[in-house]
Amino acid sequence: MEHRGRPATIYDVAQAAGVSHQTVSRFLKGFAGIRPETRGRVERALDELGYRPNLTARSLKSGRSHRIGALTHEVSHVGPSRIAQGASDAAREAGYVLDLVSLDVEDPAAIEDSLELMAQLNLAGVLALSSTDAMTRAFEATRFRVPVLIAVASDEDGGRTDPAAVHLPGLVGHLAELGHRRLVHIAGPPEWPASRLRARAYENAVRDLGLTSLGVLSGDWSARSGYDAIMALPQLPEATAYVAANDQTALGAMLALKERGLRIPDDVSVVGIDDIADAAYFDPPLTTLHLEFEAQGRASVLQLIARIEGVERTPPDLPSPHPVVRRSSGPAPGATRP
Amino acid sequence: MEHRGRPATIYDVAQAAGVSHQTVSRFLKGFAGIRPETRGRVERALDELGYRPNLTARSLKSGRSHRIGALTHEVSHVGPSRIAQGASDAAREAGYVLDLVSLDVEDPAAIEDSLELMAQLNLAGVLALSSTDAMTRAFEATRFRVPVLIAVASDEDGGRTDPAAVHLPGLVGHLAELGHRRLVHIAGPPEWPASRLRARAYENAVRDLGLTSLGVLSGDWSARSGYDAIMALPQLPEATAYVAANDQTALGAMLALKERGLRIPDDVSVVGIDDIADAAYFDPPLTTLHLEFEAQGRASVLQLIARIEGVERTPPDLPSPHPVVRRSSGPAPGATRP
DNA sequence: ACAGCCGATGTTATCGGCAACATTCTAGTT
DNA sequence: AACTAGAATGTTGCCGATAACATCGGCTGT
Repeated sequence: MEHRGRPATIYDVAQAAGVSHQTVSRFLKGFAGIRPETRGRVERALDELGYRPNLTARSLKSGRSHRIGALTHEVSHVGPSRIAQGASDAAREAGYVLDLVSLDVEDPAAIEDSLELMAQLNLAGVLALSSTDAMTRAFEATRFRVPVLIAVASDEDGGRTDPAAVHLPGLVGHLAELGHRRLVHIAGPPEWPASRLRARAYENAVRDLGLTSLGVLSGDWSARSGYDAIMALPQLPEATAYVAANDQTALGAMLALKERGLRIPDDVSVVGIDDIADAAYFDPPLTTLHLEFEAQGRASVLQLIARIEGVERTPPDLPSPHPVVRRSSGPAPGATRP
Repeated sequence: MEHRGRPATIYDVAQAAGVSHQTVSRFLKGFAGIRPETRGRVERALDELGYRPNLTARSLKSGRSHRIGALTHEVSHVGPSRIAQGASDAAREAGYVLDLVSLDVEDPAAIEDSLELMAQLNLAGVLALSSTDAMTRAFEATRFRVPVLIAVASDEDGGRTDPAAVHLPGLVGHLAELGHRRLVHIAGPPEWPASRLRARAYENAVRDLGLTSLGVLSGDWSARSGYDAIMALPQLPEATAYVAANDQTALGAMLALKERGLRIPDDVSVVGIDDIADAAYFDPPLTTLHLEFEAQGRASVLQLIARIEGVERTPPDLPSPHPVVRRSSGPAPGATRP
């Protein structure tokens, strides 16, 4: 029933149906008190003209759109991108759209631009998909007049809400059970709260389990940084297990350890966090903490939408992260209990 | 100079400056014919009230927004996500925003929803970030009234515009130089044009170089599929080199080949396509075709914006993909020329 | 000194939908 | 048959910006 020319408006429909535009508007809103005969005419005209509501006009009047601003640093990182996927799916299902605004954290002018842009978009809410300190600061400095949600953990709450941090002890516990006593952590970049939380959770777990941490190396989530962290060591520590901040760092670390003559898991165990799809095909397949990024993205959007629409709802239960044991972890060399 | 309450409009500014709203509008558009004194007053009022244009109102009137719909199947795939990153950056720099609409290709009703949603968003243009046949079909069936661009290659043009397909011969040539004569391709899913293009480019390259293809296995871009493709073979072919449709498939294939007792690259070479960041840290580091996804995303957006704004501009030159030789490829066993 | 022009600015209508208020119609009551 | 409540529908104005058209005032030419 398509027609050419500009899209049909409620006025066009009203004219075609021989009613007032308001009747059409009422029909569209599902108002009950319309006579069946009128209703039929409107319905027919609507279909005839292939009417599509103009969301722009609607949000001009209502002052609120159905768009959620998604602020992101690096969508191409695995975590953020999968969170974005989940967020986008959930948004669409709820009739919202994600406005993806990338933010170059390095350039203050660019940050300014991005936030400026967001402020003008008449968004229903704002979601931060990844989070560095610079981003959080810029974020907080801008006075958005709409609900704002940071989809990933901040360290203000001590990591209570960060799934990875909460469940990291389980992974360290797995290593302890294998007889590992001396561990090393390869952390993410210090300016990411998520990375600080993981590092802190690692240290707490080590302490609580009576193990020893031989140090925390620093990385930046990338495989390269894991590789470099190991290669930069003048000599390898006496650690029997490495806990990497994420799977990619673990990948790089494993390559470096192998190049330095160690066998995995015979001489040293390596574990990661995230359980990215590739981790099961690393050599050796990586023991890691399985996280549900998509679910996290979905949950964030749902919670944000709830807040937008004024419904205070409790955040849905997320599936619990759990260690996935593969071949990169094995009994500590010379451990009493194999 | 922020004020509380609702955002200031040009009317508020006009009142504060003691001029008409139109003068403010002219000022904002950079109209020259305004007396310096008036100009100053407007400028001051603008600043005073912290005025931000309401993009919604603007696009209601102009019938065109500064938003580009980005339709995507799986943002969490590496390729699409990096294309999205580049697209988003370029869009922001040009003052546009990317509206990310995810599309679940499996569910026709969901496709319908997504496209319906897009049609109502009053977009300036539409960009498809990834492309399966189902998506292309759905896409073409919808009559968008705005410029539409598919950011990735379709096979209609025989792959002329697909960077990977165009430069795959270089990669195959590298294998030929190493003395490989019998190759196998592990393809992507047949319903992706990109995957068909790569497969066809592989076959053409093999033929043109006088080599032999011992078959094309099928995968789905994932490491798992590369692993399974090799493991499912009753017996390994006599191939000395495998060309995977992407790096992740190569990762899985390498693990499977190693598990079946082959050494890489001594017994068999494996190459991938994409050069994802992790590829340099696979074991062995992967020889692959380096692609510039971000640049591709940027270029697509720029081209789309040019079309939106009526400027016919030639697509910018993309950096050429080139083979990156690492340790997963080596001389063919028993080759005359080492 | 006055018509004529042009530069600077103001006024009004418009985009498409929604909401408040206004009007007409229908059906039930007396 | 007149009257009225409430249902059904119509009219007007508004959201914030832009565009078309209108007006005001001063300068120029004769």
